[in-house]
Amino acid sequence: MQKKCIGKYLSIARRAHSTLLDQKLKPYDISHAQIMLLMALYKKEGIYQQNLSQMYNLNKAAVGREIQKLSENGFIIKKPDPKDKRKKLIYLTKKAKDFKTKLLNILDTVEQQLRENITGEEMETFIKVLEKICDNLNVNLKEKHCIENKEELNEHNE
Amino acid sequence: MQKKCIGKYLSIARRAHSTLLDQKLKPYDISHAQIMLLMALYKKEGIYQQNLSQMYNLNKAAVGREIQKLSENGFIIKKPDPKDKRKKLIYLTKKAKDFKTKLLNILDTVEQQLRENITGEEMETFIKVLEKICDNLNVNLKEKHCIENKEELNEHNE
DNA sequence: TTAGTTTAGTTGATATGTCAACTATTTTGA
DNA sequence: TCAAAATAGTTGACATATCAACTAAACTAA
Repeated sequence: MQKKCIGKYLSIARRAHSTLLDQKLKPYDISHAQIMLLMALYKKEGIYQQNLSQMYNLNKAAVGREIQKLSENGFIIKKPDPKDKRKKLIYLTKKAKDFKTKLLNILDTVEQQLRENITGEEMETFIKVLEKICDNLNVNLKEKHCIENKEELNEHNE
Repeated sequence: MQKKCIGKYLSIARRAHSTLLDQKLKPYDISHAQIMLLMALYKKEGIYQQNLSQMYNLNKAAVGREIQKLSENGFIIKKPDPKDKRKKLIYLTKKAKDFKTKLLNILDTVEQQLRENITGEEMETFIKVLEKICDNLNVNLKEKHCIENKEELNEHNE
């Protein structure tokens, strides 16, 4: 019989991962969906929502709403781009910068738990295949010219 | 710099996979969340919602609501278990059985697209690691005695 | 120029998931 | 036996995602 469990295990792993992260993030007024965007902003501030949308292949409405929450909870500020009034530049607040160390710590903890009994080689293959799957499903992260400094953004953490 | 992209790519891959599936399932009054449960039922009918919840590590409220939709759209019927009135036995309708071939076909198509440029060996490692990750995140699918015929249920498709 | 298209972001409707609280049963144990 | 605990499922509140329709601004081309 053919094995076709990818969708199933992708769902399971993803939900388990988010839930675990949310438990650890509970004390900090932030959720797994928001730290994902925050990690991109730690790599590069002053980008647009559109950039985040393309980097994560995430609907722009979803990005807008998470950015709104990050703003309401004091992690970022949005400034209209003077060169193009449609765009909003997103910057980190002091609160977000102070939170970075704690967040990286939490991510490390989760990462360690997730990687238990998995060799470095296996994990390397896993990530490589996972990225290929993203590509194959027409995500094409690399091809989308979401920002000038493409390399920096595409190699960010989390 | 440490690579910590698992959460990110898990999210991206999972969303892309669901969206692609939903596009292909559009004509059939069913969604990716529902076919996941349906696949389990093709393997074994007459199980409880609780079984599905444990097999997929999916909240029982979520299972209940998807089962409700499957019922409303004529794919399953729920019968109270005469031996335990709390439980509801779930059975497939003719509509669901007739749909099976078409569904497997759609899943195959998506699977082929997803596996492009990925070797059999890579995919084997990928699935193995993905299952380990599920375990590590405390999913413990295998340990949960969700049903007598455990093996059959744990090896089902999708 | 200026009308039509494209782009950035927001909003509304809906789908899918979590958690907690609830009902209704069944099981357990003093 | 029968009160307390456990189990199966439902419901409500909320988080996170999609799509489509919208506003506003910028770009493009006759």
